Amino acid sequence: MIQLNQRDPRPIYEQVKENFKNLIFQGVIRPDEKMPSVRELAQKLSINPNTIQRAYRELEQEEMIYSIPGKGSFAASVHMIRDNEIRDLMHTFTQTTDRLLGIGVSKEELIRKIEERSKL
Amino acid sequence: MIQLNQRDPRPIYEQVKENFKNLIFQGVIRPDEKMPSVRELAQKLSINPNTIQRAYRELEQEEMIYSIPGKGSFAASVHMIRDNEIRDLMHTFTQTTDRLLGIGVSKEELIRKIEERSKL
DNA sequence: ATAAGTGTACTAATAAAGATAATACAGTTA
DNA sequence: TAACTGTATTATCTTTATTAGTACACTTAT
Repeated sequence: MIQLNQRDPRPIYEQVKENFKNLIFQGVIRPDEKMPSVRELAQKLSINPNTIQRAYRELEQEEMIYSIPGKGSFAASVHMIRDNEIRDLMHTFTQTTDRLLGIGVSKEELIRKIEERSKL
Repeated sequence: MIQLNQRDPRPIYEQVKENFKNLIFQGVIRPDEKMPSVRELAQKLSINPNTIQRAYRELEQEEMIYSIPGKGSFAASVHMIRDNEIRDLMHTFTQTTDRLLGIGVSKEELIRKIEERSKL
């Protein structure tokens, strides 16, 4: 299910994270489906359970999964994931907009840019 | 001119960078005015010239200053600095816009958000 | 009740990256 | 040509990041 690449310079927990992100986005792991337990997966990959736990913790912070102590970790719904992504993008959007407006760029110019990009 | 804070946890070159950014923004160092040489300033602050050089290199990458080998380093014009800031902000603006449009957010909603922010 | 499963928190050891220093090179100016 | 200037390269040291070890707390099924 999960595959680690020895030559990949990225830390193990990052590779684990990416693996699961792909599996969830592709629908291989369905919403609310149980993920492998930290110990089970750690043993399978011959690494420390704590490394898996870190991957899971960060995936939970990014709201890709949710964990229940004693029960397990489960994939979030794709709708939830999409909503979170939009929320984050909207946040940087407003932030960037504020700074641009503050520095003197007109709202008309920003709107023009949006019109331009939606035609691509 | 430059003041280092022993208690500041940030690296020295970061403190040097911030110091000069403030001086340039406040107009204490005028456009095209010569900055202290790497060795001169290093001696004054009792640190290695290479540390100053790193600060200058990064300031140059951010186009806050420009350096000429053999001659010295000089402050960029405030107009140039402002233009660069706008260019960078515009870049993240279009990037964020593209991703939002790609994920299904309508251009109308983005325009509405801009109208909203310009009323603050 | 208890055993075997689950996630989590804390600390320590190790690996990787970052910051600074030392030195040498190359261009400019007087 | 001597005294400046910025820059590149390498090495040392410090800090941070990553992983491992261990213990705790909760859930479920026996």
